[in-house]
Amino acid sequence: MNVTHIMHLEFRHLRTIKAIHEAGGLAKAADVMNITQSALSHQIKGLEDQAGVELFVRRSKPLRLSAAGMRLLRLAEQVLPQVESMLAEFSGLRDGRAGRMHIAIECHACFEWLFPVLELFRKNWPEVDVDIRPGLAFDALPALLKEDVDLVVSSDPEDMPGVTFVELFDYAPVFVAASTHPLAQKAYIDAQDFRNETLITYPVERQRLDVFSQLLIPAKVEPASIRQVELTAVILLLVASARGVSVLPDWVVREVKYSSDYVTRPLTKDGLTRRLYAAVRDQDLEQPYMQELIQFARQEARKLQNA
Amino acid sequence: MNVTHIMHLEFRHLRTIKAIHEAGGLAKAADVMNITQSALSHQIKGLEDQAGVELFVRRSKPLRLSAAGMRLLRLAEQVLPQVESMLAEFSGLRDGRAGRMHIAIECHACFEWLFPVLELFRKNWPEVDVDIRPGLAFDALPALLKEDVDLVVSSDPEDMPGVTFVELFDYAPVFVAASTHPLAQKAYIDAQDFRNETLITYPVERQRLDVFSQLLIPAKVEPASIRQVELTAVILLLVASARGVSVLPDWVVREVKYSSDYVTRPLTKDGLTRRLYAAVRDQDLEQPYMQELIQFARQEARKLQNA
DNA sequence: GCATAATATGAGTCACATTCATGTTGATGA
DNA sequence: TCATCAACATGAATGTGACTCATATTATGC
Repeated sequence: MNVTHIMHLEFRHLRTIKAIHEAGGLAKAADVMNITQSALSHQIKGLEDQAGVELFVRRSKPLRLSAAGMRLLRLAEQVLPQVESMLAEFSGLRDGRAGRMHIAIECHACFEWLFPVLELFRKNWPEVDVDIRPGLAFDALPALLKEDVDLVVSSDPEDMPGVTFVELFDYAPVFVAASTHPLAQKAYIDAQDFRNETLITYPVERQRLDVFSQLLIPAKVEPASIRQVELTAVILLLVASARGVSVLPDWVVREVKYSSDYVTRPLTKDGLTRRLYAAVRDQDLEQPYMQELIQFARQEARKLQNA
Repeated sequence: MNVTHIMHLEFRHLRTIKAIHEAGGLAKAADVMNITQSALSHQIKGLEDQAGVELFVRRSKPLRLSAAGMRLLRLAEQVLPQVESMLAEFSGLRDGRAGRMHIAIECHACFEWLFPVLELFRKNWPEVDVDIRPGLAFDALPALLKEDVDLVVSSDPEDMPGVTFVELFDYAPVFVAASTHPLAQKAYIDAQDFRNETLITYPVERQRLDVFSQLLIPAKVEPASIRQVELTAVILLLVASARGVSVLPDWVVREVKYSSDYVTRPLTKDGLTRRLYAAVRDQDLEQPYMQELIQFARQEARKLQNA
């Protein structure tokens, strides 16, 4: 008698146990499983030897499960559906119904248009696992290559093998100030105008803020002070209260454009224009759900521009 | 490219996925699993081919799980502990810690002493699955052979191969009547005394009631009427209210012996004596928990006798 | 780029699950 | 109680496929 009891259990055994129980006997189970009765007999014998417990009541002729056998059946009925469920998800992955859409956004204000897009997207693609991954704004593109994320919203396209930057839409970073602010009188705002102002920004590195990368850094201008705020709504509140000025994408302020509390002005005489991209692995770009997400994003942007 | 996608998933694959994830690479995982790196490489390649989805990110060198791979990992982390848990129970079955104790009782009044016994038993043997199976009083012994139950409480031992009848304790069926009942004056009760009485019994066949099998059937006496009642307490209540007489095991009435409402009398001049047995499969008789249950039953009986 | 560590590949071997043929055992009905 | 049949067990042969060994290929860090 073997005393190791290092049970060599396999899914085949679970299916066998289940079939024998449901078919009500070994011979019928063998028939259901398209296998010989002999194979099943050998199989369960081997299983019992390894388990070291009796799994079947052998004194009765349509073979029945013993107490231990019932325990094994319970395992089978827990485990097999879990496997089936995963297999179904894989099937979805293969034919493009399912997938993963973990998004990294480099631009803080993008939440404004991303949320409605994702809400729509999730309704159309319930089997796609949607998530927004914060905290990797800095190395979002490496994360894309390493498949930690599947889409990066960025305004600085790079030349990367295996990654495509798909144009989403253009926007203009605009100056925002309280209606009562002296600069509200100017037709447009220059870098120099920030020299004596308190600038309110998102709490991220300067390189990733349009106002710095496109205006202040090239002009080597430093604002009088900087205040960092997380939420767009709070930034607008502070601006309206004349606690400082800010620079935000036009779509953000367009929605509440005619509020009397603050005004917007173009940056530089001709205005700044920036372009937003979706960085995606080439392989994923062909996925139907990826195509549709990009469509949704462009539609949402158009809505905001026309608001 | 294979398009069948009839995935031949095995536990080995789940363990591999888990190990690669935890060890952080294929080579390290191979080391942990005491298997060659080549084997794992072949294994996951085969798995990916069959699954039809990429399970790993192959562009990075310590091999990492892809989105689909993470899904498989989730399955592994659900399923493997369930298997371990079952294996632990089997281990308990082998060394006698665990087991099943499904009890069939032929005798209705036995609940009285069985419940306290089982309460104690369950505390000492938490891994044994205890249950009382009603409704098979008639064919309890066949059920014992078929392993539907594991212990039958019976007072009629039979000679069955593979089954042992272990003595539990002796008891006396005694006559019970209201203190005011005329028969309460007699020193002992005969079969003939029942001729004009209403007999209260449990709702089971006559053969299985001591008063019939031991007294009335041999004497060919039929009571004036019979009333069937489920609960022992209710029987005593009815007897005390002079709605009829009954015959119960001595231990049942001994507890409340000195109640002024009813009295007990021996049956026949010398009194009847019956013996209760536990019918057990020979194989189970050696189990330590079975031995201890029998001990507990005898102790409890002794307590009741001396009450 | 070079060195190195990590993974992939191919051929060969061996274990083991299955099949086929047949033996053995419970169940069922006269 | 016996006969009969259906259900299960057993043994030898077979073929698949998982593993190892040896070696090629590919990422990564300096």
